[in-house]
Amino acid sequence: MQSPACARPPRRSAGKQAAILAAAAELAGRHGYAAVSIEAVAAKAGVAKQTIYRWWPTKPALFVDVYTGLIDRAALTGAGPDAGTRLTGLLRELFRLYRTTPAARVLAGLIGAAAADPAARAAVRSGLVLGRADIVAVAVAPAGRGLGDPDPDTVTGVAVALVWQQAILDPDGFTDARAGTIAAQALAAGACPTDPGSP
Amino acid sequence: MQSPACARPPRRSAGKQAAILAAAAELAGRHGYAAVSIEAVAAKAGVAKQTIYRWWPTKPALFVDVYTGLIDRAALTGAGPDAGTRLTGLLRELFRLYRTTPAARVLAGLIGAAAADPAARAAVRSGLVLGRADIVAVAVAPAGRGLGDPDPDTVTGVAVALVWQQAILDPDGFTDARAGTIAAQALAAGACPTDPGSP
Amino acid sequence: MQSPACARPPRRSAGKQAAILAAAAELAGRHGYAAVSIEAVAAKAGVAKQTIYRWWPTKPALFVDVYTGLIDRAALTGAGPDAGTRLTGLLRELFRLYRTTPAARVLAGLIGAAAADPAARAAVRSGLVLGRADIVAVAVAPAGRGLGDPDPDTVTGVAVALVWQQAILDPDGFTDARAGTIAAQALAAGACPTDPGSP
Amino acid sequence: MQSPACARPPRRSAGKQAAILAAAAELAGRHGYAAVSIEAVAAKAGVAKQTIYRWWPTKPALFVDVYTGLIDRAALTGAGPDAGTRLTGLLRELFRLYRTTPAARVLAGLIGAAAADPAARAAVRSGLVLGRADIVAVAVAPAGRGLGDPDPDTVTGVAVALVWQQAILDPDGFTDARAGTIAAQALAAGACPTDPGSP
DNA sequence: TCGTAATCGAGACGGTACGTCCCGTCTTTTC
DNA sequence: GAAAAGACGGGACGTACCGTCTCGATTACGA
Repeated sequence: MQSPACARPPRRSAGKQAAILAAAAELAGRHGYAAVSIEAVAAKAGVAKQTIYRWWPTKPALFVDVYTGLIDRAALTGAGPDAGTRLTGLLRELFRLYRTTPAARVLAGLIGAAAADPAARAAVRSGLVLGRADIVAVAVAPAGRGLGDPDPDTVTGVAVALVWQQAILDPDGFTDARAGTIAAQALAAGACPTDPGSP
Repeated sequence: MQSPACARPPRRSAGKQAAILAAAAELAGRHGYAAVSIEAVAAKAGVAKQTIYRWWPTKPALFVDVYTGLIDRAALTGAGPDAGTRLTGLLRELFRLYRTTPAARVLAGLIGAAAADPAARAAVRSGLVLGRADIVAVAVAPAGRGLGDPDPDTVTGVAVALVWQQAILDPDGFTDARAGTIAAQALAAGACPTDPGSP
Repeated sequence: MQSPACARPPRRSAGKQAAILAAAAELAGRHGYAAVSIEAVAAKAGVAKQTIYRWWPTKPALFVDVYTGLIDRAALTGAGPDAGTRLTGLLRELFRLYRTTPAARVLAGLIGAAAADPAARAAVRSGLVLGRADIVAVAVAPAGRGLGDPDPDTVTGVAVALVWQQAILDPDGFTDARAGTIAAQALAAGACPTDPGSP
Repeated sequence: MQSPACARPPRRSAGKQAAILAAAAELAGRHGYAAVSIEAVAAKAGVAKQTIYRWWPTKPALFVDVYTGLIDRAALTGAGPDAGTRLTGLLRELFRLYRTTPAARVLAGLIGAAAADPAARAAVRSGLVLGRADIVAVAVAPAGRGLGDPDPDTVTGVAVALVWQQAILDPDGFTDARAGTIAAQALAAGACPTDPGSP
């Protein structure tokens, strides 16, 4: 998941990377993504600034790893009999992480960075959990797609858009109720054929 | 936006204000929101930096006015016989502005700033056209709401989220086709009752 | 004493000039010359900034008038039987004004301004009481000059230099003792013929 | 002056420091202390502004080092058989530096800054050559003090005051003749006992 | 076992932008 | 028609980070 760009495994990267990621996560949780400087992360991690830049080319790249580190370790399963239940469950698990970790603030910051910087845009595009459709898609359509089944891509797209907007406008509003609302709206959007006119 | 209802109106020079907004719009269109400094705007507008800071407290506040200036002057009507047609038309008109003006890049930058800075968040929240639900709502439900009519708030929320995501990830992708897709998905999301269970 | 530069007497200058000078003196006493802005003086005097600039071309020019206003109104007499007594008395009277009015801080500020700005230099040169030799000279040599009498110009020059240095380095150190010391040193310097070698 | 005795010496680049001081001296010589901005010094030295602020907290602190750099490197000896000759020689050497380097203008600027700003005051107090009595004192009383010998502190004080006044009022008037006059007056002032009464 | 080379801490550095302050001039409005 | 109110151009300030860079000191590996 990390992007060390080193061909050979780095000699002495043992706990440093973890310390850096932990320091970055903690500072982001406390002060917000934008208010965290690389220098502060380095100081808190007990590491030289250059050590961070050795492994991550930019600040957003570092925080993409922070984000995935916070999210990946939780198994987002989203079990349930039907797509609605599964998606709602998935979002609830995700939102619980957003409430208990700095992930939501990191996500918001990364979206902001993506808006500003094309390089960050690419990192966000490919690096964020909900940016990768697979997790949502698995939740939505594990059993093959019937005729009336929602389109997984549309569901994913709408859900991600709503989550992002939530992260930007109100990073503290990731409640269970919101999970249900987003799941319902995403599924509804996906259920409707893209070409308008049908029931 | 910036005109405090003082007893004596502020003597801000109308020409200067216009020059500042025009310069900001042009630079944002050319280099992107993030790459535009207040000093550059001042230089291009032929104005002292302090003159900008006198009227707008921060860069996002300035660009909220830039954005609304670019969008407001177009009458976004969205005429048509049914909600789908009207919303699609509205978005097409909006997207045409996004293609012909720097508005999309400004929007993306503002979203990014909102993610970073609470003050910008507030400005964005209240200042952006699509942040004000009324325009979309009017397009969606001008004739009162029937039983099967979509919920205007939901439609607005989903449409705005999708537009924002588009602006962040691909500010050049505001095509007519995308307008249709977003309209359809937003309407579908709004048509489905929020409490899950019904068809 | 003021330098209005208006040929005709200004129409409505009644108490405004006094208010301006009083405000400037008070602010200089409270915050020091450098920390006083013309805007602050105008605000405290209940006057528009332009009104100050109408009568005084620059900030130092204003404060030269402030200084002379504070000093002139006191009759610096320096009575006594001999030059030493007279000069000591004169300096004691002056130093009492320095202790009871903002004059010392204004003087220090003006010297600083003179060091920076040629225009201020000229104003200081001609405007300050001790810059004009007459007062000191009168104290030193009112009865004509005998053979061993001190040279008034030298006495004045040394005394002024020592007062200035005191104002710059320690504006609160204008004590009676210091007056005596300065008087003695100035007289001694003046008593000695300029060409070295004589007793 | 700026070299804290850390265990590991600060890695300040000797070349940068020299370039900064040289640029500051040159600009002060050309335009005068007050007209020199830190930005201009940085630009002329080919250095980032922050690099200056890293080592000198304020503009006066920088120019104290500029001044001492201009003066210190000259051995101000003031040799001669008697105090008068030595002091005159010392001042002539100093004044020659004032004529051939920007030191006089820097000195005048620093005095002005000291008048305005307590921090500058402290820097000037301890940093200037003639502010340190030792050089003058050595010139005046190297051979112990006889009964009629001038008081070194008084001589120093009067000489410094006269030099400062000269710097402020006429930085270009540091002639050999003026050196003789100042030396004579300072010695005469010092020769007279401070308590008045003696011949 | 010991060189050798990488890794790392420390932090200086060029650069860019920030937002503030005040000067002295100009413009508008009020009395 | 003078004054208040205050906008304005201009320019410097001192701060904050960015991402790059140069140092030695460590330290693990390969000879």
